[in-house]
Amino acid sequence: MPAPAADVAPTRLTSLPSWLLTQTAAHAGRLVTDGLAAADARGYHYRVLATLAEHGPASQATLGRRSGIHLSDLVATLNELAERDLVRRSPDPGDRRRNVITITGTGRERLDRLAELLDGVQEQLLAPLNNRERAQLTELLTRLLAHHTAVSR
Amino acid sequence: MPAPAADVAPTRLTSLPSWLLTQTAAHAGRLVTDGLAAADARGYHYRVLATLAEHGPASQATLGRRSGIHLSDLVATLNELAERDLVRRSPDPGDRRRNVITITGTGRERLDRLAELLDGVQEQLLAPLNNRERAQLTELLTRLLAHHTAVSR
DNA sequence: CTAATTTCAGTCAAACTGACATAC
DNA sequence: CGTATGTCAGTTCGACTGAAATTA
Repeated sequence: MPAPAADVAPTRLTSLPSWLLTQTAAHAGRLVTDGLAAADARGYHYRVLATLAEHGPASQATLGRRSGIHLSDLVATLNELAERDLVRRSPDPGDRRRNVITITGTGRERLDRLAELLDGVQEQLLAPLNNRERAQLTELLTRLLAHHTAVSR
Repeated sequence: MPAPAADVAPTRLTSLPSWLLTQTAAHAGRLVTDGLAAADARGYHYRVLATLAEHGPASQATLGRRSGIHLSDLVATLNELAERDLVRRSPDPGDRRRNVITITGTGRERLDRLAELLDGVQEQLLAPLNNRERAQLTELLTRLLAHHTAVSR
């Protein structure tokens, strides 16, 4: 006989992969946001810094495309990062419409610090899964994501 | 030799399970929201209707706990549903603080219609996975979700 | 007095839209 | 000319906070 079922979501929800996905993502997002907030950062900061570190300096437009951040949001994000001396915004000599965004030394240190922090978050997030299961989940999600980013373009 | 790598997110992001999760969830959410919007509904509507159908009539407080919707958001949602005659809000004779929320006949029809619609969405969402993989993903996410809902309470 | 219920007003991060001036 | 770029203002959805009024 099943337990009295306290206040639990109905099966019409819990059986929907889309629901499982958005709910776990909500938890994940909370963990990430809280972790980053404790270091006075937010998701967009890490995304921009990581993108700059990996792909090198870029205009705001290509930076936005690479990081998946809307240009309009990117403006505010870069303002915040530039304030903290984590990125530099310099005019492109070759094309005066463009700014060239570069990560600074402090920016790289910051990125490493945030990366460590996020490693801890992943550990919390995946706590109930063993290594094989973690790899499995990662693989499945990677394929889903690849499919949908490809389709919606 | 790898492809020229158009505008693709950096590995420092794509290797994070939290990122895979939130990004796929964003796609899933878009599919769900768009699908429901085409039927003049949104996520909260389905969640409330499904909860009422499965657990029966309830006060707003317990309904909120069961559906995972904040009480403050629930107020607006119930207004929308009552307007469309999908739920009824009646005062609880036993406790005058409470409203008893009941799903109507039209509400049940509506729920079935939306459930069909969401089935189609799941199909789109999971298109790249075979049945075994779908079951695997569902199982892993279910365990993650159970763990985190248990922890945060 | 304390606790639970409903309601209202507002915040927040992320994702997105539309408009505009500037430069290519 | 049409197109790309950066900026600004505003919107949407889900999740959440805080406070107030009512009643147990």
